[in-house]
Amino acid sequence: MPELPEVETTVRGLAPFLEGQRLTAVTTFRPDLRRAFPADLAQRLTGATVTTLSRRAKYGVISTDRDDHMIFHLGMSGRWRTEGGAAGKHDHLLIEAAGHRLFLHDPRRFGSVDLVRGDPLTLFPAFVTLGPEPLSDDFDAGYLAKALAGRRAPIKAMLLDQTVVAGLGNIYVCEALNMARIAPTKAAADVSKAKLAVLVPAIKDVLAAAIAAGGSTLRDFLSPDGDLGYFAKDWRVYGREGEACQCGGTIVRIVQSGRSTFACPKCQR
DNA sequence: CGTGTGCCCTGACAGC
DNA sequence: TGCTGTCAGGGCACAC
Repeated sequence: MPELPEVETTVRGLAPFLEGQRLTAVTTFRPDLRRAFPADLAQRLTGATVTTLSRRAKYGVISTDRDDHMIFHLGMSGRWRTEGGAAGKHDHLLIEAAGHRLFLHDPRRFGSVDLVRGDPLTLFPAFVTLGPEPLSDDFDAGYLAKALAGRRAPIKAMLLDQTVVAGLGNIYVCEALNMARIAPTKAAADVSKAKLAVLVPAIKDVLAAAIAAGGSTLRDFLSPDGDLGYFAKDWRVYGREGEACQCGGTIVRIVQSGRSTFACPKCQR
Protein backbone atom coordinates (compact mmCIF):
# COMPACT_ATOMS: atom_id res chain seq x y z
CA MET A 1 0.00 0.00 0.00
CA PRO A 2 -0.07 2.79 -0.11
CA GLU A 3 0.84 4.64 3.00
CA LEU A 4 -1.22 7.58 4.21
CA PRO A 5 -0.61 9.87 1.20
CA GLU A 6 -1.52 7.15 -1.29
CA VAL A 7 -4.72 6.33 0.57
CA GLU A 8 -5.57 10.02 0.81
CA THR A 9 -5.00 10.36 -2.92
CA THR A 10 -7.12 7.28 -3.58
CA VAL A 11 -9.98 8.63 -1.49
CA ARG A 12 -9.80 12.00 -3.21
CA GLY A 13 -9.71 10.25 -6.56
CA LEU A 14 -12.71 8.07 -5.78
CA ALA A 15 -14.86 10.86 -4.37
CA PRO A 16 -15.99 12.37 -7.69
CA PHE A 17 -17.16 8.94 -8.84
CA LEU A 18 -19.11 8.15 -5.70
CA GLU A 19 -20.16 11.10 -3.56
CA GLY A 20 -23.86 11.75 -3.89
CA GLN A 21 -24.26 8.74 -6.16
CA ARG A 22 -26.53 5.76 -5.72
CA LEU A 23 -24.73 2.41 -5.82
CA THR A 24 -26.53 0.51 -8.56
CA ALA A 25 -24.63 -2.75 -8.12
CA VAL A 26 -22.01 -4.22 -5.80
CA THR A 27 -20.44 -7.51 -6.80
CA THR A 28 -17.87 -9.67 -5.04
CA PHE A 29 -15.66 -12.02 -7.01
CA ARG A 30 -13.22 -13.61 -4.63
CA PRO A 31 -14.43 -12.33 -1.29
CA ASP A 32 -11.42 -13.36 0.76
CA LEU A 33 -8.74 -10.80 1.24
CA ARG A 34 -7.01 -10.73 4.62
CA ARG A 35 -10.44 -11.46 6.05
CA ALA A 36 -13.60 -12.63 4.34
CA PHE A 37 -15.85 -9.83 3.16
CA PRO A 38 -18.97 -9.39 5.30
CA ALA A 39 -21.54 -11.83 3.94
CA ASP A 40 -24.17 -9.11 3.50
CA LEU A 41 -21.78 -6.54 1.98
CA ALA A 42 -23.34 -6.40 -1.48
CA GLN A 43 -26.89 -6.48 -0.19
CA ARG A 44 -26.36 -3.62 2.28
CA LEU A 45 -24.52 -1.40 -0.18
CA THR A 46 -26.63 -1.95 -3.28
CA GLY A 47 -29.20 0.82 -3.64
CA ALA A 48 -27.63 3.00 -0.97
CA THR A 49 -26.43 6.50 -1.74
CA VAL A 50 -22.87 7.48 -0.89
CA THR A 51 -22.71 10.46 1.42
CA THR A 52 -18.97 10.95 2.03
CA LEU A 53 -15.55 9.46 1.44
CA SER A 54 -12.94 9.83 4.14
CA ARG A 55 -9.68 8.40 5.43
CA ARG A 56 -8.39 7.29 8.83
CA ALA A 57 -4.77 6.13 9.03
CA LYS A 58 -4.30 3.90 5.96
CA TYR A 59 -7.98 3.03 5.71
CA GLY A 60 -10.48 4.53 3.28
CA VAL A 61 -14.11 4.90 4.37
CA ILE A 62 -17.11 5.00 2.04
CA SER A 63 -20.19 6.12 3.99
CA THR A 64 -23.80 5.74 2.86
CA ASP A 65 -27.19 7.20 3.72
CA ARG A 66 -27.99 3.97 5.56
CA ASP A 67 -25.31 4.84 8.12
CA ASP A 68 -23.25 1.96 6.76
CA HIS A 69 -19.53 2.58 6.41
CA MET A 70 -17.44 0.42 4.11
CA ILE A 71 -13.87 0.47 5.34
CA PHE A 72 -11.16 -0.65 2.93
CA HIS A 73 -7.48 -1.24 3.45
CA LEU A 74 -5.21 -1.63 0.44
CA GLY A 75 -2.59 -3.81 2.12
CA MET A 76 0.64 -3.86 0.14
CA SER A 77 -0.66 -4.10 -3.38
CA GLY A 78 -4.27 -2.93 -3.38
CA ARG A 79 -5.69 -0.22 -5.60
CA TRP A 80 -8.96 0.85 -7.13
CA ARG A 81 -9.07 0.74 -10.88
CA THR A 82 -11.62 2.55 -12.96
CA GLU A 83 -10.74 1.38 -16.44
CA GLY A 84 -14.08 -0.40 -16.64
CA GLY A 85 -14.46 -3.46 -18.77
CA ALA A 86 -14.73 -6.92 -17.34
CA ALA A 87 -13.34 -8.13 -14.05
CA GLY A 88 -9.84 -9.48 -14.40
CA LYS A 89 -7.41 -11.47 -12.32
CA HIS A 90 -7.11 -10.11 -8.76
CA ASP A 91 -10.24 -7.99 -9.01
CA HIS A 92 -12.13 -8.83 -5.81
CA LEU A 93 -14.96 -6.33 -5.65
CA LEU A 94 -16.91 -4.22 -8.15
CA ILE A 95 -18.90 -1.12 -7.29
CA GLU A 96 -21.09 0.45 -9.94
CA ALA A 97 -22.44 3.99 -9.65
CA ALA A 98 -23.59 6.56 -12.20
CA GLY A 99 -22.42 4.33 -15.02
CA HIS A 100 -18.91 4.01 -13.62
CA ARG A 101 -17.31 0.72 -12.68
CA LEU A 102 -14.81 0.68 -9.81
CA PHE A 103 -12.80 -2.48 -9.22
CA LEU A 104 -10.91 -3.18 -6.01
CA HIS A 105 -7.77 -4.91 -7.27
CA ASP A 106 -5.29 -6.54 -4.88
CA PRO A 107 -2.88 -9.23 -6.13
CA ARG A 108 -1.30 -10.02 -2.77
CA ARG A 109 -4.63 -9.94 -0.93
CA PHE A 110 -3.18 -8.27 2.17
CA GLY A 111 -5.99 -5.74 2.07
CA SER A 112 -9.38 -5.89 3.74
CA VAL A 113 -12.97 -4.76 3.39
CA ASP A 114 -15.25 -4.30 6.40
CA LEU A 115 -18.70 -2.84 6.89
CA VAL A 116 -19.78 -1.04 10.05
CA ARG A 117 -23.19 0.41 10.86
CA GLY A 118 -22.82 3.51 13.01
CA ASP A 119 -19.77 5.63 13.80
CA PRO A 120 -16.70 3.65 12.70
CA LEU A 121 -14.40 5.72 14.90
CA THR A 122 -15.92 4.07 17.95
CA LEU A 123 -17.32 0.85 16.43
CA PHE A 124 -14.54 -0.39 14.13
CA PRO A 125 -12.06 -2.21 16.38
CA ALA A 126 -8.97 -1.23 14.39
CA PHE A 127 -9.88 2.45 14.70
CA VAL A 128 -10.31 2.46 18.45
CA THR A 129 -6.63 1.94 19.23
CA LEU A 130 -5.18 4.17 16.51
CA GLY A 131 -2.92 7.06 17.45
CA PRO A 132 -3.46 10.60 16.16
CA GLU A 133 -3.40 11.55 12.52
CA PRO A 134 0.14 12.80 11.80
CA LEU A 135 -1.13 15.84 9.90
CA SER A 136 -3.44 16.91 12.73
CA ASP A 137 -2.60 19.45 15.41
CA ASP A 138 -2.90 16.65 17.99
CA PHE A 139 0.36 15.27 16.66
CA ASP A 140 3.11 17.48 18.03
CA ALA A 141 6.45 17.09 19.80
CA GLY A 142 4.82 17.11 23.22
CA TYR A 143 2.46 14.29 22.34
CA LEU A 144 5.23 12.26 20.74
CA ALA A 145 7.57 12.66 23.70
CA LYS A 146 4.85 11.39 25.99
CA ALA A 147 4.01 8.48 23.70
CA LEU A 148 7.65 7.41 23.45
CA ALA A 149 8.57 7.83 27.12
CA GLY A 150 10.08 4.65 28.50
CA ARG A 151 9.95 2.88 25.16
CA ARG A 152 13.17 0.97 24.42
CA ALA A 153 12.17 -0.24 20.96
CA PRO A 154 13.89 1.48 18.01
CA ILE A 155 12.40 4.82 17.00
CA LYS A 156 11.68 3.38 13.55
CA ALA A 157 9.53 0.60 14.96
CA MET A 158 7.67 3.06 17.16
CA LEU A 159 6.83 5.32 14.22
CA LEU A 160 5.47 2.31 12.33
CA ASP A 161 3.28 1.45 15.33
CA GLN A 162 -0.17 2.69 14.31
CA THR A 163 -1.16 3.18 17.96
CA VAL A 164 1.62 5.78 18.33
CA VAL A 165 0.85 7.68 15.13
CA ALA A 166 -1.57 6.50 12.46
CA GLY A 167 -0.71 6.23 8.81
CA LEU A 168 3.07 6.13 8.52
CA GLY A 169 4.66 3.28 6.60
CA ASN A 170 8.13 2.08 5.79
CA ILE A 171 9.01 4.64 3.13
CA TYR A 172 7.94 7.82 4.88
CA VAL A 173 9.42 6.75 8.21
CA CYS A 174 12.80 6.23 6.54
CA GLU A 175 12.50 9.60 4.82
CA ALA A 176 11.42 11.53 7.92
CA LEU A 177 14.18 10.02 10.08
CA ASN A 178 16.75 11.06 7.50
CA MET A 179 15.33 14.58 7.32
CA ALA A 180 15.49 14.83 11.11
CA ARG A 181 18.94 13.21 11.25
CA ILE A 182 17.87 10.53 13.69
CA ALA A 183 19.31 7.01 13.60
CA PRO A 184 16.47 4.53 13.01
CA THR A 185 18.00 2.14 15.53
CA LYS A 186 18.01 4.63 18.40
CA ALA A 187 15.81 3.65 21.31
CA ALA A 188 12.66 5.74 21.04
CA ALA A 189 12.87 7.11 24.57
CA ASP A 190 16.43 8.28 23.95
CA VAL A 191 15.53 10.63 21.12
CA SER A 192 15.89 14.12 22.57
CA LYS A 193 13.02 16.56 22.82
CA ALA A 194 14.93 18.82 20.45
CA LYS A 195 15.15 16.03 17.89
CA LEU A 196 11.46 15.26 18.25
CA ALA A 197 10.74 18.93 17.58
CA VAL A 198 12.51 18.48 14.25
CA LEU A 199 11.05 15.06 13.53
CA VAL A 200 7.40 16.06 13.84
CA PRO A 201 7.53 18.76 11.16
CA ALA A 202 9.66 16.46 9.00
CA ILE A 203 6.89 13.85 9.14
CA LYS A 204 4.24 16.42 8.30
CA ASP A 205 6.33 17.83 5.46
CA VAL A 206 7.11 14.50 3.83
CA LEU A 207 3.45 13.43 3.97
CA ALA A 208 2.12 16.75 2.75
CA ALA A 209 4.60 16.79 -0.12
CA ALA A 210 3.60 13.29 -1.17
CA ILE A 211 -0.10 14.15 -1.08
CA ALA A 212 0.62 17.28 -3.08
CA ALA A 213 2.50 15.19 -5.60
CA GLY A 214 -0.62 13.10 -5.99
CA GLY A 215 0.61 10.22 -3.90
CA SER A 216 3.91 8.64 -4.59
CA THR A 217 4.17 5.32 -6.23
CA LEU A 218 6.11 2.19 -6.63
CA ARG A 219 5.62 -0.03 -9.61
CA ASP A 220 2.17 -1.40 -8.89
CA PHE A 221 0.32 1.69 -7.74
CA LEU A 222 -2.25 3.22 -10.03
CA SER A 223 -4.24 6.34 -9.40
CA PRO A 224 -7.99 5.94 -9.05
CA ASP A 225 -8.31 7.38 -12.53
CA GLY A 226 -6.36 4.45 -13.85
CA ASP A 227 -3.39 6.55 -14.86
CA LEU A 228 -0.09 4.80 -14.54
CA GLY A 229 2.04 5.93 -11.66
CA TYR A 230 2.88 9.32 -10.30
CA PHE A 231 6.02 11.34 -10.02
CA ALA A 232 7.78 11.32 -6.67
CA LYS A 233 10.01 8.36 -6.02
CA ASP A 234 12.76 10.92 -5.60
CA TRP A 235 13.39 9.65 -2.11
CA ARG A 236 16.26 10.92 -0.05
CA VAL A 237 17.21 7.47 1.25
CA TYR A 238 14.51 4.89 0.46
CA GLY A 239 15.75 2.37 -2.10
CA ARG A 240 19.07 4.19 -2.40
CA GLU A 241 21.52 1.80 -0.78
CA GLY A 242 25.07 2.68 -1.75
CA GLU A 243 24.14 6.12 -3.06
CA ALA A 244 25.20 9.43 -1.56
CA CYS A 245 23.17 11.07 1.17
CA GLN A 246 22.70 14.83 0.90
CA CYS A 247 25.28 15.16 3.69
CA GLY A 248 27.88 13.33 1.62
CA GLY A 249 27.67 10.08 3.55
CA THR A 250 26.76 6.74 1.98
CA ILE A 251 23.26 5.36 2.43
CA VAL A 252 23.04 1.87 3.90
CA ARG A 253 20.27 -0.70 4.06
CA ILE A 254 19.69 -2.55 7.30
CA VAL A 255 16.92 -4.89 8.41
CA GLN A 256 14.69 -4.05 11.38
CA SER A 257 11.77 -6.22 12.35
CA GLY A 258 12.25 -8.09 9.12
CA ARG A 259 11.84 -4.99 6.98
CA SER A 260 14.31 -2.83 5.10
CA THR A 261 15.47 0.41 6.62
CA PHE A 262 17.45 2.90 4.58
CA ALA A 263 19.53 5.45 6.45
CA CYS A 264 22.73 7.46 6.42
CA PRO A 265 25.07 6.48 9.25
CA LYS A 266 27.00 9.74 8.89
CA CYS A 267 24.25 12.26 9.59
CA GLN A 268 21.64 10.12 11.35
CA ARG A 269 22.63 9.69 14.98
C1' DC B 1 2.35 -4.91 28.87
C1' DG B 2 6.53 -4.35 25.64
C1' DT B 3 9.28 -6.31 22.29
C1' DG B 4 10.87 -9.27 18.57
C1' DT B 5 9.86 -12.89 15.06
C1' DG B 6 7.53 -15.08 11.45
C1' DC B 7 3.85 -15.50 8.38
C1' DC B 8 -0.19 -14.33 5.26
C1' DC B 9 -0.06 -13.91 -0.59
C1' DT B 10 1.48 -13.08 -5.39
C1' DG B 11 4.51 -11.07 -8.70
C1' DA B 12 8.81 -8.90 -10.36
C1' DC B 13 13.42 -9.17 -10.90
C1' DA B 14 18.35 -10.82 -10.65
C1' DG B 15 21.41 -14.43 -11.27
C1' DC B 16 22.57 -18.81 -12.82
C1' DT C 1 13.96 -20.10 -21.67
C1' DG C 2 13.40 -21.67 -17.08
C1' DC C 3 14.63 -22.37 -12.67
C1' DT C 4 15.59 -20.48 -7.80
C1' DG C 5 16.20 -17.07 -4.40
C1' DT C 6 15.07 -12.54 -2.72
C1' DC C 7 12.37 -8.73 -2.14
C1' DA C 8 8.05 -5.74 -1.84
C1' DG C 9 4.22 0.10 0.57
C1' DG C 10 1.18 -3.84 6.12
C1' DG C 11 -0.74 -6.02 9.95
C1' DC C 12 -1.46 -9.63 12.99
C1' DA C 13 -0.74 -13.84 15.89
C1' DC C 14 2.53 -15.64 18.86
C1' DA C 15 6.35 -16.45 22.09
C1' DC C 16 9.07 -14.69 25.51
